[in-house]
Order: sequence, then structure tokens, then C-alpha cells
Amino acid sequence: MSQPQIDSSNADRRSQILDAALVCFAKRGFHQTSMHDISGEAGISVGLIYRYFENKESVISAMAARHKEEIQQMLERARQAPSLLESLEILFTAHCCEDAPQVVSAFVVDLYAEASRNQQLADLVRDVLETAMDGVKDLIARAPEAQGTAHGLSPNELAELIFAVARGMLMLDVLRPRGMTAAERRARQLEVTRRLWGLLFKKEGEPAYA
Amino acid sequence: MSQPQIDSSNADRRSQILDAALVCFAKRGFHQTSMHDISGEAGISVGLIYRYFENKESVISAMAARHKEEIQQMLERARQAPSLLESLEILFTAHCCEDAPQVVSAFVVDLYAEASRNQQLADLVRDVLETAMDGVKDLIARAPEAQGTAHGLSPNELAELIFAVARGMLMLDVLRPRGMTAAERRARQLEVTRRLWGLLFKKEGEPAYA
DNA sequence: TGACAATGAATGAACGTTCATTCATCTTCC
DNA sequence: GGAAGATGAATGAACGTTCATTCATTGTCA
Repeated sequence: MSQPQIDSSNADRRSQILDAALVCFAKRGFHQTSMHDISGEAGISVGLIYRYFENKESVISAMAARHKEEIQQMLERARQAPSLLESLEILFTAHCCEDAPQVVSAFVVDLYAEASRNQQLADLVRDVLETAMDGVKDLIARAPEAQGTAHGLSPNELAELIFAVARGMLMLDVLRPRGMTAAERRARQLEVTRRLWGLLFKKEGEPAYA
Repeated sequence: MSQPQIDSSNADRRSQILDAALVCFAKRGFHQTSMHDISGEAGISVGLIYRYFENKESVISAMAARHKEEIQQMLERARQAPSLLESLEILFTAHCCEDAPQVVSAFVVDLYAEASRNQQLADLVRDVLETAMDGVKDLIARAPEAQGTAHGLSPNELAELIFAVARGMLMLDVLRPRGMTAAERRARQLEVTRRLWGLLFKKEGEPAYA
């Protein structure tokens, strides 16, 4: 009972709290972040968090839900890209935000770690993944570049490979030196993206080096 | 001061404690696992853990170190496999241990999550990764199957792709339904392994479906 | 308009609990 | 006897959560 409502008047405060939580979670992880850490980062009192979220668990859930929305927006951008390669580039560099490199990667890896113990979270993450994969499958099915280049692989099989590489690169991102800039991370991601694209979609007749 | 020594008399107890810690960590994660949880799982007292490990942090480090050894053993097995495909199959199914499916995956994802905040751990994980990649690069360079099939990609670039897919599949494993058996997980892994192998190493002349 | 009442967002000290760590004590084995 | 192995109650710090209290804002009425 008494779960705080989400309406437009609440939305700003909730966002403010979630923004702060993202920074803290990326810095310390879910369970090493205290509610005092979040309130400090957000510049508000501890008690106020409980006016907007039932408990710490529901802050984590809300972060996951917001992540879902962000993935959907990223997918929309990918859909509007003029070529399949550019769609993939968006998919592979979505987490390289300029202001806070590594924050998103660290959060997502933590999210998967948490999902391995929290069924509800696992369902949400799986749902996000399936939605995103459906979107990419569709992109592949419609892309003229992908016609006759798929090595006998279905759009589904191709999407599975693409997402495996994307997740794997995200995991690698958390190991990168702390000083590495967003631009450098982006460059590494693009390199692998193009390599994968060449492998999956380049016409067989084309030369290996072009 | 007073860091417990590691010698043969200690080794068994240490292993016992680490075995218990692995189960607990996979079940609850590093920071939700208490020292009492570990002692309970190991069937010993709390205090005894501190005879063999300086503190909780060093239990985590020791687990990471043991993970490094296990990866090296896996690599050795992969090296002895009769074909490149079989080497990759070993690489991709190493975590599918019969007795405790998902335990290893959950632990490794947690390890990466932790590495994103712990520089020392990140260095160790990066080192493991580089060693393993060097091994696979070498396997590729020596494999007759890989000659003339690499699509212009170097062994290093191929290894990067292979490890990205492997990490990505490991991440996916933690999302799989809890009831999924080790055999089923293994089957999914093998499916992707063969798909990737076909993509990277199958002769261009060969038919897509074989 | 101005005095007063009502509201509810915001605060932060306090509470009960959990946890990592310590250490006095007991057991084992030579 | 005594050295090393093992125990688990005790400790104190840190945590999530609660709630009495404050106070700027809004509504009411003469």
C-alpha cells in the first residue's frame, strides 16, 4: 500500500533521483550504494526518496524500466538510419555518451548480474532484449544490403550473433582504462561494428580489403 | 601484516571456502553474501574463514585468481582439441558444468561488474582475457582450417570477435530460465559456436547448408 | 487586501537490523 | 604441555527505513 503515484508532477523529481542513482550505481554498484549516497548525489534528503519510491528495490526496478525506454528510443534511431551499417553503428555506440563514459556499461553489466538473482528483473531485461532483437531482425529483413549475403543465416540467427557481439563489447568496455574517453571507446566500438558488418553483409564478390 | 600463507596444508581449506563462496556469490552476488552465508555453506565457523583469508575482499580476489587458473586449464584443453571447431566448442561451453548450471555465468558477470569499480580486479580480469585471447590467436594462426578463409581478418581481429561473442553468450546465459539444464545451455552454446565457426572459417566454395 | 488556516514537500535524527571482523575459549593431535 | 586448528558470541559501524517536525505555498473568508 501507499506506492507513490507516477504523474507529471512526480516525474521530474523521480528523474532527478534516478539520474543520481545511475551515477551512484555505476560508481559503486547497486548494493554498495546507500540511500544516503543517492540523496547526497541528488542534493535532497534521504526521506524524500521514499516519497517517490517505495524502497531501494523499486529504485532499481525503475532504473531498469527507464533503461528499457532508452533502448526503445535507440532502436527508433537505428530504424531511421539510411543504411544497415549505420543502424548497427548506432546499436553498438549507444552507450558511449560523452559526459560519462563507462557509466552506462557499468550499469548494464550490473543489471545483468542482478537479473541473474532477481526473476522479475530478468524478465524485464529479457523482454528488452527480445524487443530490440525483433527490431534488428526486421531491419535486416528489409535491408537491401542484406539480400543474398547472409551465408544461409536467417535474420534471427544474424540478430543473435549481432547482439551477442554487442553484449560482449559492452562487457569489455567496463575493463577499459578509466581514463579512456568516450570518443576512444566509440572508435573501438565502430571498428568491431564494421568488421562484423563486413563479415555478415559484404557481398562475396567484393574484395576483402576495400 | 598477518596475511595467511598459502601452502599445501592450507590449500584444501582454502578450496573448501572458495567452493562455498562460489555457490553463495552466484546465488546472491558478492555484496549480498555475508561471511556467515559462506561459513554456513562450507560447514565451518565464521572465524575460521579469517584464518585463511584476510577479509571478504581477499576472498573475492582469490576467487578471481582461481578463475584465472580455470581459464588457463580450459585453454590447455582447447589447445589439445583435434580441430579448430572443437577448440571453439570447448571455449564456448566451459561454463556449462553439469552440477550447477548458471553458477559460473552468474559469477563471471558479477566479476566484470565488480571489475568496473575495482581497478585491481579489472587488471586481473583483463590479464586473463589477454592471455586467453593470445592462446586463441595462436590456435587460429596454426589451424589449417583457418588458412585462406579469414575474410582478410587477422588472427587478432578474429579472436576479438570470437571473445566478444563468447562474453555476450555468457551474459545471455544468466537470463535463461532457472530450470534450464546444463545440457540445454550447452546445446544453445554449441549452436552459436558452429554458426560463428561457419561464418569465420568455412571455405567460401562450400555450400551454406552442409 | 490582509489575517489566518490548511497543505504537503522536504528534512534529518533515530530505530532496528545486518554485517564484517575480533578474540577469548575450546579441541585436537603430537 | 603446547602449538595449531576451530568455534561462535561479542562488537561497533553502516545500512534501509520511519516519522515527528519545519515551512513555503496556496486557499479561505471578512
